[in-house]
This record gives sequence, C-alpha cells and structure tokens, in this order.
Amino acid sequence: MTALTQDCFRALADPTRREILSLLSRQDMTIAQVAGHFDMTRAAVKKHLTVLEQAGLIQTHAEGRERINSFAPQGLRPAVDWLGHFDAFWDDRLTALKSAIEQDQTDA
Amino acid sequence: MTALTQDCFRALADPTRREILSLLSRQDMTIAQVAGHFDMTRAAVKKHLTVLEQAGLIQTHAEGRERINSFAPQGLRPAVDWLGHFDAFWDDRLTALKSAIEQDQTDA
DNA sequence: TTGACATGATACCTTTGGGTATCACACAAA
DNA sequence: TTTGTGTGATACCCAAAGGTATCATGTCAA
Repeated sequence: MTALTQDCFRALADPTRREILSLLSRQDMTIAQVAGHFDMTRAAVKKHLTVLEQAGLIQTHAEGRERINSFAPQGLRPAVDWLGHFDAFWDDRLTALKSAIEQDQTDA
Repeated sequence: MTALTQDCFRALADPTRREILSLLSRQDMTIAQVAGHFDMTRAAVKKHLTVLEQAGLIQTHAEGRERINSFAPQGLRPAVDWLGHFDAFWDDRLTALKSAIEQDQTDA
C-alpha cells in the first residue's frame, strides 16, 4: 500500500536526485541546465528527472522546444508524513519549533 | 560531504527496512523476532539490520546469546533536516503544528 | 527547405542490492 | 561436556539501478 511512499523514498535515495531537487527548488531549469551542474551525460540526468517526475517530486511543461522542470514540493509529503510517525521520539525539533512560534507571538 | 544523509536515505529506501524501523519503534526485538514478521530468511533480515545500524537508525546490545535491536530515533535526523530545507514550500504542515501548539496554549 | 539545437528513447554495460544457502561460532541448559 | 538454539559471516545468484553511446524526433531560425 501507498506506493507513493516507496516511490518518494526511492527517488530521494540517490544523491544526484536530491541535489537536482535542491537546484530546482531555487529555480526552474531545462534538462540541459540541470545537466550542466553534473559530471554526467544529459541522458543520465534525464533518467533521474524521469524518476523524480514519476515520484511526483517535479513537474514539467514544454515551452517551445525546451522542457521546463520545476520542483513539486507536495511530492515530499509521503516522506514527511512517514517520518511524522516518529515525531514523539525526538521532541527537540518540536520543542525548538514551539519556542520559535512562542517567540513569534511575543513579538506580535 | 554528510555521508550521514546518504546512509540515512539509502537505508529508508527499502520498504522492509522502513517496516523494521516501525516495528522496533514500538518494541525492542531480537533478530529472530524481527525475522518472524517477514517472509524471508533470517540472514536477509540480518543484512537489513546491518544497513540500519550503519546508518545509525538502530542500536544493538548483546544480552546473553541474544542480540537486542532497538530503534535509534536520532538516526532519522539527517533525513528530517534535509527535508527541513524545503519547509518554506508547504506551510500547511507548519501551520497545522502551529495551530496545535496555540490550541495547547489556550488550554493551559 | 535546410541546418542547428534541445530533447526523447533505446540498447547495452557494469555495479549495487536484496535474497538464499551454508557453515562457523557463542552461550544456555541438561 | 554435550546438545540445542541464537547469531555472525561468507559465497553465490539474480534483478535492479546508474551510467554511456547512439539514434530518432521536433522546433526555431535563416
């Protein structure tokens, strides 16, 4: 069940793909632009982009003869949600966030 | 850089390993006990446990001739931290948490 | 139309990964 | 000590994954 979770984690398991996501989160890019950041062929990058797209982590749309790849943050939800099951185990993150919010309220 | 992040995501990429983590988060177990939950040999489970341990996701200690495996939540931090870089993209989770905390404060 | 460029797709190679089978070892109990 | 059980480790098998090379397609510009 939830093939989405599997696809998501599998996509995130490769360092190149995580880096691609990081790049696309800052700026939309064509395949050539993405490939320019790595020491591998455009075909290899294309494969990674395909994996990311099928996992719902990026979206693409044609623009003339170019193909724009953009980050799809909601694709990370399955991973975030799965990790959320363990929230009770590391209260520090929660605590830090709570502090930040309380601080924010004090400011307001 | 940060081999921890790579080890963590690689360990989480396998559904069996995620399930093992889920089991161990509820109860410490010997290898035999873990293996009892899966349709594979004890040796295969042992391999998964080794991957999880090297990623810092579980800890083990001998107890007689048994070996107890326990969940190490802090091992998930690299993944959580990496995902945290994208926090700005899906404010809903943050918002929900903020609401929960505010509710908590109202109660207090 | 023709040429140049950005991309898609496929075949192929090599390494990694998940799995089994098997043997060796340590410890508890009789 | 002997026996049985829980575990570690290795060799081996097969499928999947990451990569390159190569060719086909589509679009912009002259």
